[in-house]
Amino acid sequence: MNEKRSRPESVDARRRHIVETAVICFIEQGFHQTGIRDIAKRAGVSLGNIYNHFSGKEELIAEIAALEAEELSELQEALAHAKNPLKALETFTERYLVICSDPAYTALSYEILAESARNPEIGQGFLENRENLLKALERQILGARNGQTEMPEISESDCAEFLLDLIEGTASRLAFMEKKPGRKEKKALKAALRKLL
Amino acid sequence: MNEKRSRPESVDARRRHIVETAVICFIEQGFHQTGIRDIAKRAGVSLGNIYNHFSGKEELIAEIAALEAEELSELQEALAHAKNPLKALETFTERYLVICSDPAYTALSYEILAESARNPEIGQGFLENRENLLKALERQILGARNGQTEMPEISESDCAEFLLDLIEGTASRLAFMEKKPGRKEKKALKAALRKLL
DNA sequence: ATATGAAACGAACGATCGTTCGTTCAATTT
DNA sequence: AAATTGAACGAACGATCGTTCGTTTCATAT
Repeated sequence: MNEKRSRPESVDARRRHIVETAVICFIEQGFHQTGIRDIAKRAGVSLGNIYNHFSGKEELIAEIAALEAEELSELQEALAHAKNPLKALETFTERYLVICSDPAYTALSYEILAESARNPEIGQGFLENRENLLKALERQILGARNGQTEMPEISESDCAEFLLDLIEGTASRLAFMEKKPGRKEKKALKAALRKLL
Repeated sequence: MNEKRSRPESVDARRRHIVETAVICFIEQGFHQTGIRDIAKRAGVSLGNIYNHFSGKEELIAEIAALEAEELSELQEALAHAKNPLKALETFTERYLVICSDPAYTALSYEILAESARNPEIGQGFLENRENLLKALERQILGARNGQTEMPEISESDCAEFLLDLIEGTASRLAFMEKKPGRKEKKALKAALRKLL
């Protein structure tokens, strides 16, 4: 069966398959070094058919950016509705570290960020989500500092940015060495978090 | 004078001029989106002449990477020979922040890092210099902790990486908003440094 | 003055790029 | 059974890519 022209179970499935293949290509070769032909060949799809599903190369990276944004949005939701501030910050740290240290995530983030520097509409949702994430972090940091008497040296917003910097930096190093986050990294990050509070 | 074909004062000067123009182009459009013709046109140089000075596009980015590495190397030298550890760490923080928050530096670092992920020999010197920088930081952190009695929660190497993460993260945000580092950013970073020690 | 070679030039090459488009064909509707 | 639909196809387009190369120009050495 399916000798020459196989039809997918659904159009959505094929669409998804193309996007997933594009992700692999973009990770391996980068956005601008990946040709539509590369994606088509690897996906087992004709060149022209890609254009039946996507308006062009831009829409592919935009779709991927949207998927990443969605993943972050879930994390932000969980953080916003947490009760215990310190606990919430710690579990966020662990979860965000795991997500970021996926080499695919790191590589794609670089590509998307680099692209959004010159093509703002692609990075917009990405940055919007990040702002929301920061807002949620600030609220929990404020909560965690509730017991403190003295004036904090680092503002809540700086503290939130710093936390993301540390997690993302750690994740980049792990991704670069192709290692998964272990107890050691999580412990160091949580120690740093407590010190920054 | 110099109606049609101007000769530079020296070959080195022209070489440098081409590299500097390439830097501008790579920052504005990215490495892979910049054509040799773009560089030639902007530098006021013929297309073919670029190849009289450089073996090709790769040599251009390699030369730029080497220049960046040199800048970091100077910083590391100063850090390694400092006497007062805490003071040394603080002035390093300020200087490194200034260097990193140059939009040119940020953009190029992304380009070089992205390129080195797929072309190891380009990023090698870059990473080597970073290792040396980390080693120098660790030594000064150890020195700064000399008076402490209790066991530190964060190892010297983690602390060094974290410091770089914070500076680079702050610098990226500044570069993105096209702002220069002010007293506020330096103060926040130095506060974070003290807390991490 | 003449010869030499480095520096500058730009047309041209083959390859590849993103995209278009006319066609084929399998599934669905009539 | 016939007509309709739209997914799949791949040749072809114009543009641009990195690079090559034969030629011109000009400072310097002879």
